[in-house]
Amino acid sequence: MGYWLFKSEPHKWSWDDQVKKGAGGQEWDGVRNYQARNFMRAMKKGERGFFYHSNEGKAVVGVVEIVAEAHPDSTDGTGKWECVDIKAVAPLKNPVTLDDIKADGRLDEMVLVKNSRLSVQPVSWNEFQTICALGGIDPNEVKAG
DNA sequence: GCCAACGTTGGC
DNA sequence: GCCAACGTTGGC
Repeated sequence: MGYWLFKSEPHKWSWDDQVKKGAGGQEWDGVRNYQARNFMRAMKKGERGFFYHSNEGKAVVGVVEIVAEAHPDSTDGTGKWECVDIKAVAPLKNPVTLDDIKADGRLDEMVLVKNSRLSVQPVSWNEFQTICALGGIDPNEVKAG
Protein backbone atom coordinates (compact mmCIF):
# COMPACT_ATOMS: atom_id res chain seq x y z
CA MET A 1 0.00 0.00 0.00
CA GLY A 2 1.56 3.24 -1.13
CA TYR A 3 1.38 6.72 0.28
CA TRP A 4 2.05 9.84 -1.76
CA LEU A 5 2.43 13.60 -1.74
CA PHE A 6 0.96 16.05 -4.25
CA LYS A 7 2.31 19.56 -4.51
CA SER A 8 0.36 22.53 -5.73
CA GLU A 9 0.76 26.25 -5.66
CA PRO A 10 -2.30 27.39 -3.73
CA HIS A 11 -3.05 30.30 -6.03
CA LYS A 12 -3.33 27.84 -8.90
CA TRP A 13 -5.09 24.97 -7.14
CA SER A 14 -5.50 25.02 -3.38
CA TRP A 15 -6.72 22.61 -0.73
CA ASP A 16 -9.95 24.63 -0.57
CA ASP A 17 -10.43 24.17 -4.31
CA GLN A 18 -9.86 20.45 -3.82
CA VAL A 19 -12.40 20.27 -0.99
CA LYS A 20 -15.00 22.08 -3.10
CA LYS A 21 -14.62 19.42 -5.78
CA GLY A 22 -16.12 16.94 -3.37
CA ALA A 23 -16.24 13.17 -3.55
CA GLY A 24 -16.03 12.99 -7.32
CA GLY A 25 -12.46 14.14 -7.20
CA GLN A 26 -10.38 16.03 -9.66
CA GLU A 27 -7.82 15.21 -12.32
CA TRP A 28 -4.31 15.95 -11.10
CA ASP A 29 -3.46 17.24 -14.53
CA GLY A 30 -0.65 19.35 -15.88
CA VAL A 31 2.22 17.19 -14.65
CA ARG A 32 4.96 17.15 -17.30
CA ASN A 33 7.70 15.28 -15.52
CA TYR A 34 8.51 11.63 -16.13
CA GLN A 35 9.35 10.75 -12.54
CA ALA A 36 6.10 12.28 -11.35
CA ARG A 37 4.16 10.51 -14.08
CA ASN A 38 5.72 7.18 -13.18
CA PHE A 39 4.72 7.60 -9.56
CA MET A 40 1.16 8.34 -10.66
CA ARG A 41 1.17 5.18 -12.77
CA ALA A 42 2.09 3.23 -9.65
CA MET A 43 -0.83 4.60 -7.63
CA LYS A 44 -3.77 2.36 -6.83
CA LYS A 45 -7.33 3.36 -6.24
CA GLY A 46 -7.97 3.91 -2.55
CA GLU A 47 -4.40 4.81 -1.68
CA ARG A 48 -3.82 7.98 0.31
CA GLY A 49 -1.56 10.95 -0.01
CA PHE A 50 -0.87 14.40 1.30
CA PHE A 51 -1.79 17.71 -0.28
CA TYR A 52 1.11 20.17 -0.02
CA HIS A 53 1.05 23.91 -0.67
CA SER A 54 4.27 25.05 -2.31
CA ASN A 55 5.58 28.62 -2.42
CA GLU A 56 2.82 30.14 -0.31
CA GLY A 57 2.29 28.32 2.92
CA LYS A 58 4.88 25.63 2.26
CA ALA A 59 2.95 23.12 4.33
CA VAL A 60 1.16 19.81 4.22
CA VAL A 61 -2.48 20.80 4.65
CA GLY A 62 -4.60 17.72 4.06
CA VAL A 63 -5.06 14.07 3.20
CA VAL A 64 -6.33 12.97 -0.20
CA GLU A 65 -7.44 9.68 -1.73
CA ILE A 66 -6.74 8.30 -5.19
CA VAL A 67 -10.18 7.87 -6.76
CA ALA A 68 -9.07 7.03 -10.31
CA GLU A 69 -5.86 5.36 -11.41
CA ALA A 70 -3.60 6.78 -14.11
CA HIS A 71 -5.32 7.75 -17.34
CA PRO A 72 -4.48 10.17 -20.15
CA ASP A 73 -4.20 13.78 -19.04
CA SER A 74 -7.09 15.62 -20.68
CA THR A 75 -5.01 18.81 -20.89
CA ASP A 76 -2.29 17.06 -22.90
CA GLY A 77 -2.41 16.78 -26.67
CA THR A 78 0.64 14.60 -27.14
CA GLY A 79 -0.64 11.44 -25.51
CA LYS A 80 2.51 11.20 -23.43
CA TRP A 81 1.21 12.42 -20.12
CA GLU A 82 -1.09 10.80 -17.62
CA CYS A 83 -2.70 11.72 -14.35
CA VAL A 84 -4.74 10.28 -11.52
CA ASP A 85 -7.87 11.71 -9.91
CA ILE A 86 -7.84 12.59 -6.23
CA LYS A 87 -10.39 13.77 -3.69
CA ALA A 88 -10.01 15.49 -0.35
CA VAL A 89 -10.36 13.17 2.67
CA ALA A 90 -9.60 15.34 5.69
CA PRO A 91 -7.63 18.47 6.54
CA LEU A 92 -4.78 18.41 9.02
CA LYS A 93 -5.81 20.18 12.20
CA ASN A 94 -2.48 21.96 12.13
CA PRO A 95 -0.71 22.33 8.80
CA VAL A 96 2.75 20.77 8.95
CA THR A 97 5.20 23.24 7.49
CA LEU A 98 8.36 22.55 5.59
CA ASP A 99 10.23 23.96 8.57
CA ASP A 100 8.49 21.46 10.84
CA ILE A 101 9.44 18.66 8.50
CA LYS A 102 13.07 19.76 8.27
CA ALA A 103 13.24 20.09 12.04
CA ASP A 104 12.07 16.50 12.60
CA GLY A 105 14.83 13.94 12.26
CA ARG A 106 12.32 11.21 11.41
CA LEU A 107 11.55 13.08 8.19
CA ASP A 108 15.10 13.67 6.96
CA GLU A 109 14.70 11.16 4.16
CA MET A 110 11.53 12.61 2.71
CA VAL A 111 11.66 13.31 -1.00
CA LEU A 112 10.20 16.71 -0.16
CA VAL A 113 13.46 17.51 1.62
CA LYS A 114 15.83 15.70 -0.73
CA ASN A 115 14.31 16.66 -4.08
CA SER A 116 12.23 19.71 -3.51
CA ARG A 117 11.31 20.15 -7.16
CA LEU A 118 9.50 16.86 -7.68
CA SER A 119 5.77 17.63 -7.73
CA VAL A 120 4.41 14.12 -7.16
CA GLN A 121 6.34 11.89 -4.84
CA PRO A 122 6.14 8.79 -2.63
CA VAL A 123 5.86 8.94 1.16
CA SER A 124 6.63 6.01 3.44
CA TRP A 125 4.07 4.71 5.93
CA ASN A 126 6.31 5.88 8.75
CA GLU A 127 6.50 9.36 7.27
CA PHE A 128 2.75 9.35 6.72
CA GLN A 129 2.14 8.50 10.38
CA THR A 130 4.64 11.06 11.59
CA ILE A 131 3.13 13.91 9.60
CA CYS A 132 -0.42 12.97 10.61
CA ALA A 133 0.67 13.05 14.25
CA LEU A 134 2.39 16.43 13.83
CA GLY A 135 -0.77 17.63 12.09
CA GLY A 136 -2.97 16.61 14.98
CA ILE A 137 -4.88 13.79 13.32
CA ASP A 138 -4.94 10.03 13.83
CA PRO A 139 -3.17 8.29 10.95
CA ASN A 140 -5.36 5.23 11.39
CA GLU A 141 -8.44 7.28 10.64
CA VAL A 142 -7.15 8.54 7.32
CA LYS A 143 -5.03 5.63 6.13
CA ALA A 144 -6.02 3.56 3.16
CA GLY A 145 -8.44 0.71 3.50
C1' DG B 1 12.71 38.87 -6.99
C1' DC B 2 16.76 36.02 -6.91
C1' DC B 3 19.04 32.03 -7.88
C1' DA B 4 20.34 27.01 -7.10
C1' DA B 5 18.94 22.67 -8.51
C1' DC B 6 17.18 20.02 -11.75
C1' DG B 7 15.11 18.32 -16.15
C1' DT B 8 14.75 18.82 -21.04
C1' DT B 9 16.20 20.14 -25.57
C1' DG B 10 18.92 20.30 -29.49
C1' DG B 11 23.38 20.91 -31.94
C1' DC B 12 27.25 18.42 -32.90
C1' DG C 1 25.30 9.87 -27.12
C1' DC C 2 27.42 13.92 -25.05
C1' DC C 3 26.86 18.18 -23.06
C1' DA C 4 25.92 23.23 -23.24
C1' DA C 5 22.10 26.08 -23.19
C1' DC C 6 17.83 26.92 -21.67
C1' DG C 7 13.43 26.81 -18.96
C1' DT C 8 11.05 25.78 -14.73
C1' DT C 9 10.40 24.99 -9.94
C1' DG C 10 10.32 26.38 -5.47
C1' DG C 11 12.83 27.79 -1.24
C1' DC C 12 14.73 31.76 0.52
